[in-house]
Amino acid sequence: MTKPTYTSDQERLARFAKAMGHPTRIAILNFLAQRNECYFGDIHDELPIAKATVSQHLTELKDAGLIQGTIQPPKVKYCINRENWNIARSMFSALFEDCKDHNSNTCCCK
Amino acid sequence: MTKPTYTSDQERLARFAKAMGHPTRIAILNFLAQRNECYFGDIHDELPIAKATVSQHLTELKDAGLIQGTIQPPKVKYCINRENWNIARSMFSALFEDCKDHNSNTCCCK
DNA sequence: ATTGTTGTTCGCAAAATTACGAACATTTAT
DNA sequence: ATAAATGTTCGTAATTTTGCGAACAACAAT
Repeated sequence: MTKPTYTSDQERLARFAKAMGHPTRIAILNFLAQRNECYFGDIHDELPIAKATVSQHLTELKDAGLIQGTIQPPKVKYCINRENWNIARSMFSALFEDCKDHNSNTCCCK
Repeated sequence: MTKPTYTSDQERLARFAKAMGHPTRIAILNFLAQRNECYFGDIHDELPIAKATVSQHLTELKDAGLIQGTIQPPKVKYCINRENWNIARSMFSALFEDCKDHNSNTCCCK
């Protein structure tokens, strides 16, 4: 009776989701998804928290691969990481479609 | 200089994402999204963790609104909460499309 | 050199998350 | 009435997350 483990896809999707699992980070993603200009200061101005905390949230999003940052002295420019953004979109989409697809009449808890 | 706060949409999406932010819970959602039969025991068998912990994860997914459970003595049946599932899908989709849409050439960090 | 601007890093505290075994509750079967 | 099967709840421990101010680093301008 060997217990199953998680697939790398499940780990990866969970990683994306976890990074998105905070209002501040959703707000940051919303902001970056809509803007072309995206310096740290602009982001900070949009948020009700200390800059140290903003920096922390940005680091998490960056570590998860959803955004990227480039230094443009004395500022730092952030943006969506397109490549991973698309991967995340596909993965979320696939999960949600998975349920949509199958027959709703036989689904449990009806 | 009044600092903005978060919109209810941002809070809600973050809530969904947070619930999805763990491999175990992604595995549960994968399982439920594909099956018609979905008793607690079936879910537990799919996972490498203690039943108390499985129960805890299920509670989180339920509290976030992504799944629902009904008692069918002596078993408990779980399934995707269709209504919120669709809401979550739209919200994730909207966020991801938001970036996809706008002109990639002017996006920062290119 | 000194000052100003922009962000990151450090150190810390409070709160939340994750995980487990043991105990408990509920219903079914004997 | 007892015992078996199925999950939840409780209590606890270890870890992670969240948030802040202060200190620091890097560069620009005077």
